[in-house]
Amino acid sequence: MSSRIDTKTKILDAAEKLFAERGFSETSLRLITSKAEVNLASVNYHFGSKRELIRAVLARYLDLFMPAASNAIAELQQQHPHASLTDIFSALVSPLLTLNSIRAGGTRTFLQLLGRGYIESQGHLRWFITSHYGEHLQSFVTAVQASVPTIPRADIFWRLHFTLGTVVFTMASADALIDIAAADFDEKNNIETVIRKVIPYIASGVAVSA
Amino acid sequence: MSSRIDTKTKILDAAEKLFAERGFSETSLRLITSKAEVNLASVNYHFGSKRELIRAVLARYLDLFMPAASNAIAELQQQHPHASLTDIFSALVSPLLTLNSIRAGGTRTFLQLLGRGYIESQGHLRWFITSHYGEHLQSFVTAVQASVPTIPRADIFWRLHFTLGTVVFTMASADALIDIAAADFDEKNNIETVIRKVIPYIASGVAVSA
DNA sequence: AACAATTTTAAACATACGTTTAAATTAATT
DNA sequence: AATTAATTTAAACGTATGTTTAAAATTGTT
Repeated sequence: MSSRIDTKTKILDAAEKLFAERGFSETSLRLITSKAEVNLASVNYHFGSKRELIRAVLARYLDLFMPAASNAIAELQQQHPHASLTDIFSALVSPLLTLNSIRAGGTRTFLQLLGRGYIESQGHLRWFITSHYGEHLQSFVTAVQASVPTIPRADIFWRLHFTLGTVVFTMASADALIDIAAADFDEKNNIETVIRKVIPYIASGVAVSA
Repeated sequence: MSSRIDTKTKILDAAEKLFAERGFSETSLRLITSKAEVNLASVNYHFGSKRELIRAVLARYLDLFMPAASNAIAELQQQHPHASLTDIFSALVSPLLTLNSIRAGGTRTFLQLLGRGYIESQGHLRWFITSHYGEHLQSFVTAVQASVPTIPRADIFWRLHFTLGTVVFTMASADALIDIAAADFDEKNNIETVIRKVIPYIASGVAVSA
């Protein structure tokens, strides 16, 4: 029993790292199982197929992040009924950084996986995310709408996807960007400081009246 | 002689469409050559390898777009020395839409290719782009810096990368987003209307003082 | 027209992939 | 301890991939 969990977890741990670094289709099951030090066939035994493994990798993070994010938004709305966009985005920082304490580099891995999930695989992961976590997403969208009531909902839809792109793309290249900023501008950054830089950018973009 | 050009062009035309739609690694040479109605081996004969075909597809657009973009920025600075950020970003719209007159759907194809180029293939294409078109990119950065002189250069560095993420991610998933916006908000969008939506968002984000 | 260079073609090559199988091993149950 | 169920394993399967080959066809040159 515990060995089953061990094998499953070893596969998930190796897979999420490789998927985030290289993408889903560029990562073979043989590479995953060799890094995980398990047998090739155990992926199909435990997960059924590669596609289901991809979903399981994403679900493990989403199951942690989505409820935490929803709770953070709900608490914010209780204590601060007219929260600003910056408040709302900032409320997501703690749930995001919590992922770092679960697994080293968890925040960045999660955001990279999210980005690849939205772009690769012709949208069927997009469907998986929106259909399985639609309520959490909707509560977030509703909070955003309430904080900028004058902005049409279609505009909010577009701008939140712009925001997703900003965050996801930035996190995918965070290491390189942090190095460049250190060399060129003498800045010492980490994932959290980068997230703090993103927030005013996206809050301004979503709220712009034009 | 003309048949060589024909075959090369037929390959490039079929490849760019499929690469933009499905991504590089998800598009096989057999699919490309069957759509192009040429022999499978002609890709390796004319381009050497799949990787070089990918670069050729990107280069064909970048060689058109980058000089046009540089010229547009230079003209803007001549005629309007204190151009706003929105002016600068808007100046890129015409060079982008010109790609549509070269090939049907050229603008969308180019931006999707750019997005996939930055996200897929572990940064090889990122290096190719910045090393081959670095001067054009730098003239753009300089123009942005001149238009928001109070913003520290380090902040501009970060925010332009946020902007790159916004554009690249949005364009990579543009088709899906346009479909959703049509279904949920009864909006009829194309690549130009999406570009027009992005500009205020990124201009506001780059200029924000916080 | 004859020859040479270029291009196209069909076939094969070597490799990598996800998946399946059936036996071996381990764990759980009685 | 014996039996059953769950898991791991090595091997093979079938398919798809990018690439190469060598002959055929086409085009350019003299």
